[in-house]
Amino acid sequence: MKVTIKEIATDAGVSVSTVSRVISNNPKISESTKEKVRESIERLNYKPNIMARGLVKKRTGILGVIMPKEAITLFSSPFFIEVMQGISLKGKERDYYIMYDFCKNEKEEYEGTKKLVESGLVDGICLMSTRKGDKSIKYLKELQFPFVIVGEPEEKDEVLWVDNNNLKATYDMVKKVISKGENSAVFIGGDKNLTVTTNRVEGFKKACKELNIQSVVHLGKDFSREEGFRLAEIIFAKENYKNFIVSDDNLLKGFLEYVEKFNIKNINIGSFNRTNLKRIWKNKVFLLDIKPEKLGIEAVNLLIDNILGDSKFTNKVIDIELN
Amino acid sequence: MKVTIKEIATDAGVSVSTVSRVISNNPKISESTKEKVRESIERLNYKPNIMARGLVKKRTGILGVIMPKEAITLFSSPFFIEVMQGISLKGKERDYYIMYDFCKNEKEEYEGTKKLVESGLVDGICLMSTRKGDKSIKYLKELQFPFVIVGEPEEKDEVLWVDNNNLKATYDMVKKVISKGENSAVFIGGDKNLTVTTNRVEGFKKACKELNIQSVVHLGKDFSREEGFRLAEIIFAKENYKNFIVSDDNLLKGFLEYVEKFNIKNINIGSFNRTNLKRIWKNKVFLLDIKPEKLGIEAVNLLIDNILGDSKFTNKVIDIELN
DNA sequence: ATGAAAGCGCTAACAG
DNA sequence: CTGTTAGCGCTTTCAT
Repeated sequence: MKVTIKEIATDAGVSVSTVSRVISNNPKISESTKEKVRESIERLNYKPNIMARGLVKKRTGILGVIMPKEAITLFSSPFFIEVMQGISLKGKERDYYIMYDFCKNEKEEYEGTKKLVESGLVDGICLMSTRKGDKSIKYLKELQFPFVIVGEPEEKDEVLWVDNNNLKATYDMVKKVISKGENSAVFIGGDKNLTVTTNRVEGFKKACKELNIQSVVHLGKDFSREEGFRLAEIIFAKENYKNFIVSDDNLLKGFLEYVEKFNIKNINIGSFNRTNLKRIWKNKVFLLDIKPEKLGIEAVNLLIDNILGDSKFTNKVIDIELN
Repeated sequence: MKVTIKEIATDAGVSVSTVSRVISNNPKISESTKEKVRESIERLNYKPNIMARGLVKKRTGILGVIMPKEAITLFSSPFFIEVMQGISLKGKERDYYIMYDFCKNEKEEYEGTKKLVESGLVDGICLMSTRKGDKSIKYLKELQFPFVIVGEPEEKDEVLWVDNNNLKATYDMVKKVISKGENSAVFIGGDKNLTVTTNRVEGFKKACKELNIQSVVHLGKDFSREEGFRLAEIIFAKENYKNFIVSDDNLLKGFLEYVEKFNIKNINIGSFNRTNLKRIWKNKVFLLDIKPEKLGIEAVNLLIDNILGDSKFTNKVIDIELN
């Protein structure tokens, strides 16, 4: 059977509370007993029972992550996988376990959130999506239960959230990629209902305005390769534009497919990117890594700080650096 | 504060043990009291504390999933995301929570496994990878701790595992796609060290032999689009082959890229596939959906059955149906 | 059919 | 500095 704190106490010749104190590294315990106890712990391979600890501390050391199904299919999934990796990495580092709940729809998200909270299983929740009038957010807010959102929420007060500075990044990218003296630039984006799209378009327009060039925006219905190709068809049917900002990986791939197919030359492209297109396209496209893993890392940091009471509502807008 | 079993007891005018019995639907409790207690539970929105329950029952209702980082990058990630969705789906259905541990390397996998087991946090473990001389498997076996592997393990005795019947599926595919009278067929696959590759090659060769055609095998170093394209270059440089079996999504994409670029006509292609290529290619390629979600579902079923003691070591080889 | 009480493994006062 | 004790919320004998 599994070794318990009691056996360690007996083995080390001390009381259970002393063992407990050694585990939490209580400074009041003498180095000599600490030594003794640690030796026993090591030798008997003792691991504290999380359940028992959680029961008394009212803290489990577990974080819950709500994954919306749409989010998985909406973007190309590497984004979410990478955010998850960031979450996992930082979770481990700060000694938290991560529990994921994949949800099929908004209702499941809400119910999953409630269930996780009410079962007392998690200390905090990470929401991977935001919606208009999000019920989960409302619920968590009312309960004052610690949570963080990956992405920019509609209502920003009293919520913890992490997102890239999409507006600034797009703005900077335009300035970098598109030289003065051009007369127009085209933005190719995905779903118009997403904050990420809105923000990038805004940054795009702002920069175009300052450069005094015409801004053309084309938004597809999703972020797929097919949409990228389709939008390219539409765009080039109109005019031989020369400057492009592409909002996502797969859109770019589709766009480039068109460009290559019809052998279009002398164009400038800036794109938000994660996958390794560099090898083939490095000389033609300015690629900006949006580092989804960092989003996960920061989300977890914010959340744990909040749980531990170390922080108030300091959100994190991550500046993507142009390289 | 959260409502406890005690408050339900008081509210319903019974003892805590009665409430507990109602929750576990103990047949000895009269319908009338059950009714009464359930009403209280409902009204006060009572949810049992998982930690407290876990402590006494020595069972947490949590499953741990070990995700190898390589696995995430090796294949195109949709595969794993979909397996995860299957795991989540079935987990929910059978009332289990899922805890994921993303690992950077074999060492982390082993340590993650140990930690999960030793903390008493999970009732069972799902391994998403197998390696030669896998330490995690050895550890879990020795402890007789319930676990399941997604994929075909090296050592098959006393382990629970789930995998597609890759040999049979490839065999069937050859028979379906390649008509008699041809003189050769090419298999395009990824990493040769993976069981999935070995099995598919075997099925391929077997079918070719029966059809009395020459079998040509080309394996890339990974399953990427780039490799698909590169292999196509190599293959077509040799000879104008006409029959192809492609082992994965991205390989196929790269292969088709080449085929389209050089306008190659009149070839037969069969491929294992998940993404929606159908729209563009449905008339040219025979696509076989390998349904990763099902793998996840079956893995969880096997694992939970094992935890509950309902099963011995009945592995599950899933037949992919040709449609 | 139901209640009383013990106890799962741990932490946190309280005492000394 | 360390031990004693109560109790976290629940399930499970053991009574009745």
